[in-house]
Amino acid sequence: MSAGTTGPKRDTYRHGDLRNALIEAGLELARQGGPEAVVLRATTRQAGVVPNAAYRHFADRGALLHAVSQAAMARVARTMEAEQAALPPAADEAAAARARFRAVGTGYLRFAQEEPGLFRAAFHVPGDMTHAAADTAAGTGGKTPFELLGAALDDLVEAGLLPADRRPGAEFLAWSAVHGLAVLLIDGPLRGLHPSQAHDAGQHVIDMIERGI
Amino acid sequence: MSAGTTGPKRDTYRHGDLRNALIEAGLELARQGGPEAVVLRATTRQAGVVPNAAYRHFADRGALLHAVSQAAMARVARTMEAEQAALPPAADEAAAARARFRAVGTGYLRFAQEEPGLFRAAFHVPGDMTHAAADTAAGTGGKTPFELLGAALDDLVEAGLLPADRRPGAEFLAWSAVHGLAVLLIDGPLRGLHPSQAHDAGQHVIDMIERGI
DNA sequence: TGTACATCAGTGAACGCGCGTTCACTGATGTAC
DNA sequence: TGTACATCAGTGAACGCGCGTTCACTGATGTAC
Repeated sequence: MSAGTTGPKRDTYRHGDLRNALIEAGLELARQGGPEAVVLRATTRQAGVVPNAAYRHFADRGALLHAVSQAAMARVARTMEAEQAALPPAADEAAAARARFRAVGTGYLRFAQEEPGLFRAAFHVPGDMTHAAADTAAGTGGKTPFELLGAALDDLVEAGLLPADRRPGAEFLAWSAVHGLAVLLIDGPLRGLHPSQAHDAGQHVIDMIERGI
Repeated sequence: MSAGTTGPKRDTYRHGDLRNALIEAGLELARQGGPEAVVLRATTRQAGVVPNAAYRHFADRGALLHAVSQAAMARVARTMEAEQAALPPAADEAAAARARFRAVGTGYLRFAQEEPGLFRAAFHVPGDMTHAAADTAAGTGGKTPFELLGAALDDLVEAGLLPADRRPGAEFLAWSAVHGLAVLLIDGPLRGLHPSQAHDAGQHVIDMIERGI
């Protein structure tokens, strides 16, 4: 083996799980440099494999990036679920529904702030329709962020906190506000805000959503 | 002159206004392919000039892209102002203030929808701080979108439609919601929505802002 | 349990491409006299 | 008004780079008998 190679070594000839290793490597690159850093050669390099090895598992660079994007989206969803799971017990079902709804937004914003590169990768959409956004659930069978939001809104209706006639389209109102703040925090004028200030801004946006939805 | 060159011809040796021509060419490329299409060689090609000619006017590719980004931002602002200027006369000053506020959001969303490439270019921020977002007014001395939003909110307070204690930070609430919808419309799940549906979605988001701000 | 063999994951080398940037240059323009 | 000259905007050629993708290959693995 030549000197100067980066990435992990292998003692077996075969990798064993290169597909997942490439996705993992892509996630690491995206974490540091966003979706445009998920470049085929760098990804294979990071996985300790020769560039064209990727073609055993992905049709082309776009397919790799797409898989990385889906994996990143799954992490967004997992963070949102973790935020909900960490909620203290609520006084009643209405309070619980409300807290779960807020946790959806808070988890989303927390992920955007903590992992801006992955967040951008998750929402990366290629210019053409060749690899358009998948309708498939993000990652290993879990719910998508969108589904989590929808469920939280349904709970709000069931708890009597949201009039049923306001339910249709409500996910786009909530999503717009929270996603917009996320973008503003990541590379807009709110970039570099102190995490606690960013958290406050997030709570204010969620307040606005609750009031205005 | 060799055959096969693209871009306009010149009969003078000197261009005369290459700096602006390059920005214009960059805007055209951004219109079609977003900020990543504003590549130095393509931009000079489009302007009918040799690649390194750009270095008489811009330090490097980043400086060119930055200038294009500012020009695109100025167009966002101009669209917002046009939306306000096209407003029918209002019954009273309060109604006028409210209409101007809504026009801020509507113009912003209209631009995002009609010129997604330019919209993305306007908000493009390079990964590092080398060419961090300028504080300078976008374009030829006009107001920035942010300033237009701030003025509209001030008018709302003055007209008694927004409690003064809700004014601080309100631009970030409004901006988050509208910007989020813009992004969702451009390359999120709302991509390809019919313009009239997109308009409706925009009005609903602005409704939410008015209620929730 | 042992052997022959097909499979196919990863290798090694190479390609053509467009990119950003550098250098020494040239010749039109505008100013000084 | 005419001439000499300095300026500097745009030219022409070249560089090294990392990229995506292709090809023919090799050899470890797992299956059939």
